[in-house]
Amino acid sequence: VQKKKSPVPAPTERGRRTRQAIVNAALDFMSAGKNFSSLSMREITRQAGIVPAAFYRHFKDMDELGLTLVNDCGETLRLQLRGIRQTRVSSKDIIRDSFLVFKQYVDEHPKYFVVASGERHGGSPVMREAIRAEIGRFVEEMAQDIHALKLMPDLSLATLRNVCDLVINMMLAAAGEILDWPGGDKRLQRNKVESYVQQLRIIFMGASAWRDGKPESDVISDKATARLSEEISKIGHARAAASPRAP
Amino acid sequence: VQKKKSPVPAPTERGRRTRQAIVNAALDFMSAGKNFSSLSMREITRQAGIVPAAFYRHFKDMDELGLTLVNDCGETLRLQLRGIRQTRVSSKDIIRDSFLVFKQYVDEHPKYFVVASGERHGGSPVMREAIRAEIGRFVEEMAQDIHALKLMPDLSLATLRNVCDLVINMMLAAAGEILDWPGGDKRLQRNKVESYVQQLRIIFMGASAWRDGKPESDVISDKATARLSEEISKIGHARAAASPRAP
DNA sequence: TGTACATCAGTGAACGCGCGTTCACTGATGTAC
DNA sequence: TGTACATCAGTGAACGCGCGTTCACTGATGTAC
Repeated sequence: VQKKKSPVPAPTERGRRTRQAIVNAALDFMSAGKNFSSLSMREITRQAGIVPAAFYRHFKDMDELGLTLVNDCGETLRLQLRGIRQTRVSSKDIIRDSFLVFKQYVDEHPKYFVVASGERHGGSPVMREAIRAEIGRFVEEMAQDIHALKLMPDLSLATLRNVCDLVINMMLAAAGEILDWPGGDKRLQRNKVESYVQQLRIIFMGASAWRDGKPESDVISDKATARLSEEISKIGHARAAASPRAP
Repeated sequence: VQKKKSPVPAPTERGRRTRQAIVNAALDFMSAGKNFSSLSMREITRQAGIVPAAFYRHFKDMDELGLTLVNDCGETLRLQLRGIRQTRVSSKDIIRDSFLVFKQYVDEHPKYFVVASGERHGGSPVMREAIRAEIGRFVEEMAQDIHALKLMPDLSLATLRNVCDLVINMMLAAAGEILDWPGGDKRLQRNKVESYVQQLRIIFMGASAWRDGKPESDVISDKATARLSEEISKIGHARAAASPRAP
């Protein structure tokens, strides 16, 4: 298979290293808190130690670099996440331990998460779509793994996918937070970690309780609903009387 | 209360309108898919119909405009989200109806969501922190409402906050997706909506089943764990034999 | 192993452009009498 | 209600700067014999 697209994929050794230097320079800036779409090509080449014009030997433009970042990081991450799912399973507390392994991986390899968790809605439509596709692959792999291992045997694959979507969404949000904790208040961080673990537990508890095709009865009881209506009218009236500011 | 900060808050009528024109111009670009941090001050003033220098009559720099966007949109959204929570409670399917009201609101007022759902990890550290604080306020309000209405009376306030954090996180991710559906495949969109509703149901089912201080037994059964370990070792060996590429 | 040569990767100078910011200015707006 | 005046909001020209992109070039790298 031989690509013929604009900049060929750098066949020589020197070429490959420089290309990687460009990619790393971009990831470094992003790890330092910068947005990809606010990076300039000149500052990237400066950081990579090459002259601006050399950029074009490797990428048509910044968009192409952006897509490369998404694909590279995505591939690395998918492999690693799958690895995490297969670590420390001997424990009695799978959920907590999995999250801790995940956190450790985020701490050790912040680069790869910066794209997935930071640029999800930021970049160009093209980049956003690429990230969406990549996350879809994460979800599919995780669902397939859980399905194959019969961890939650009562769920259909469709439901399982949806649960995984929720989980991965939550984990990426968590990763985004974790990336912003360099040092800082350790006690507070530990509390946050426990919160995330609790969120995961709640999701998996809900998923375990789910039955596909069950009649649509509400989780929030009828009694609670009745109480709700009653309170609403009270509050509504109190509000209307107290503060008449309407939009 | 009289502020004395760099650009005074535009005391005259004309001033207020121009300031709002600047804010709207920024939101318009962001609604059209642009990242705040990739907007230039000149294109904003162009869109707002003023000369570049006039920008400084209202904002010290782009950072200050960014914070204004976060605060303005945050305040509007909190009011509206609280409103949504108090709508259509007579229904038997609160969760689904609430989500549909939410979706409708996103469709009708995309501007306000573009900041909260898009710029969460993108912008400058200052802006990111402001958004985090704003989302914290969302969470607190939602938790207080649910607590006051005794919708899930068994949960402690701390747990309730954490559930709300999960829910709001999920809803903002959903809003981000919805913003990218202009027209498009209606059937697919309906399916996505049902997926989000399912995610919400799963969260609330898990939350309902949660008992604070309960012993830490795993959701995933011991039987499943045993099967897991067994499968892992099988797959692990198969993998090692088949594809020897290690990182 | 050594040499000749084609291809590839990086150079440095140059360009036109839009950017943020400054300034003295002018006309509009709100107020005090 | 009318007029005088201070303040405020918007103007237009100018600046220096970093940007993306182009080009002909040169030295490095890999290969074919």
